[in-house]
Amino acid sequence: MKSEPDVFSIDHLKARPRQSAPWDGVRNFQARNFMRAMRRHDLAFFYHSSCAEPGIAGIVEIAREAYPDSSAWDARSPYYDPRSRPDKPLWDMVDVRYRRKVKRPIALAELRANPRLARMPLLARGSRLSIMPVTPEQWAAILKMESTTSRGKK
DNA sequence: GCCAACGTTGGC
DNA sequence: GCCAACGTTGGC
Repeated sequence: MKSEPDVFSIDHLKARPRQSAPWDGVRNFQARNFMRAMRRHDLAFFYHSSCAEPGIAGIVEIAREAYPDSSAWDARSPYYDPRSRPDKPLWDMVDVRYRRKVKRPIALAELRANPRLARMPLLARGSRLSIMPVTPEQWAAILKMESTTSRGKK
């Protein structure tokens, strides 16, 4: 799950009451559909995008499954979308709960260098998808990277 | 239903 | 700040 840390970072989430927050503002159908497929207690990587050091910053847990994103019908919200109405919601969000930060940030460049992750949509050319599935193999490969130094070869 | 124009994303 | 790549929109 991608977020711009200037707007909402893993530290923001950690500082929240109950360390949980709605993941609002998703305005892309593919990303929305992936959110709808999430189940309570699923884990997700929290990815920092559009920043000095893009990469994986932490791990969150899905605390509540998809429900209507009310920011879509709030005219003052930057995520306002008049096509969505309370009686006919178009966009959904999930609640995420802070689990932990990764032991060290795992930079995008490092993810790219790992052949096990070659098929991740994140790394596809020109990919802009903000929510995407991670296979168990990819999940394990990333956790392994966390425990290795970025300088060490394997 | 095509597809050009547009606005957005996001790495650099 | 630039700009490539993308998803969406809307005219036809």
